Amino acid sequence: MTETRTRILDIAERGILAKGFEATSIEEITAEAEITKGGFFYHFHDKNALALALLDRYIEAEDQLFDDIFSRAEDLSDDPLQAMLIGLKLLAELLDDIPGGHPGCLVATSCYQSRLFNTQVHEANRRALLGWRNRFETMFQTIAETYPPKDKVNLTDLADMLSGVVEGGIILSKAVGDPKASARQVLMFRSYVKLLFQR
Amino acid sequence: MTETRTRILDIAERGILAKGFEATSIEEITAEAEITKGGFFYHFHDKNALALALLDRYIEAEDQLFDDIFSRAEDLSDDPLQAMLIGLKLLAELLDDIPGGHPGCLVATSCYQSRLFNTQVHEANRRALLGWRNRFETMFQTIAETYPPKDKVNLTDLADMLSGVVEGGIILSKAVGDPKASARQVLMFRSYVKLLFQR
DNA sequence: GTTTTGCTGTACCTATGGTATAGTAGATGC
DNA sequence: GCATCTACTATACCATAGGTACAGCAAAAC
Repeated sequence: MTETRTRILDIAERGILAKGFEATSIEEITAEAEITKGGFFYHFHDKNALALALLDRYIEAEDQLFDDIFSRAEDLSDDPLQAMLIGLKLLAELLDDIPGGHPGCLVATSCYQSRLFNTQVHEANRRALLGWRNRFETMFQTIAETYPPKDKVNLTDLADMLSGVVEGGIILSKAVGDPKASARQVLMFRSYVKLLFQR
Repeated sequence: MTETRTRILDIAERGILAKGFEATSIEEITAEAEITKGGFFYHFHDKNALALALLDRYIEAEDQLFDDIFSRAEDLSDDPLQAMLIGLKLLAELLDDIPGGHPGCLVATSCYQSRLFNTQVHEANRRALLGWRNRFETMFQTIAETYPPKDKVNLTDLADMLSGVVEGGIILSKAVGDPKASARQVLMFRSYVKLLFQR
């Protein structure tokens, strides 16, 4: 990982989150990074490789964030349901605090430009969502052992719903121009979890 | 509305839903429509105008669909909560029946390629989501009059959640490769509505 | 019978992704 | 102290895509 490579990734990420993948040209990136085209293609053999590197970095950061939030939540309460509710609140606060709203999820972006990306990018994307599914499903299973759910629901779908609500919230906030919408949607999900498990 | 114009829209829609906006070239469209480039630009002054026409058409169809589903639901039950629950089930069934899953939502696509589209496209997008918010919020207000909600929630956010869950579900289904995910997410939302309002 | 509509056909400009290749300053290895 | 490797620069070039410009033409509308 050289300094130049990291700089390219940073500039590309900013551009892509603001304008989309296609709208962010390589020449634009090289200009801002003050390197030549040759320099860019030295680090990334094509634009797909850039997307892949960016996605990997993004997923890692997001995983770290979930680790931090939910380990903190488990510190604050021994009860699995309470820990989940605290974690969701922390997540909502975090989304709320990002100035200008959540920058948008690279995972979703890559979904919506499907044929543009190669199989590797889609695979990375898939792994990320399955990882999150797994993480939350385990937590909900633990909760369900102590708190029998009030409605017959599939816990995998419930786990997926959190990812979905965040993604959907981002789309909402972008479309309606309300940066805080994403955080409020997470709180709606929290309300559902509360009603579903709380006695 | 000429026959050629409609044919362009149909071909473009199919391409965009399958591959994304940028990945669908004008030349590809004109080739399939068996017209020349001049013919294309006679109908749409640029690619943005194509996006706008497509979005308008899409929103109108989606509105019609919601009208059909929920008026049918209201036929089946006089109770506002029951009608909502029936409507959500019908919506889920509809999403489930689309062969190969939901084709993806043009509204979301246009969100994620933001700077690429002009203000008109974003405005159309915004109006659509606000229209759906309004529609569902009114329904939830009527429900709340008879069934006091079990948790203190903002009904606007609840209305937005349905749009969000559909959008998020589409992303999920595309990313994980599970066409039915979108329908199951709508059923999760239905479960929330049930727990929130049912006595 | 003239005008408008809905195109065709040709030619051309620009931006962008991508390829190729020669060269080079500085760090690293032996 | 020489060679090799790393991390680039510089130049030149190709194909594709969006877009412009404009002349022409057949059929429908007035």
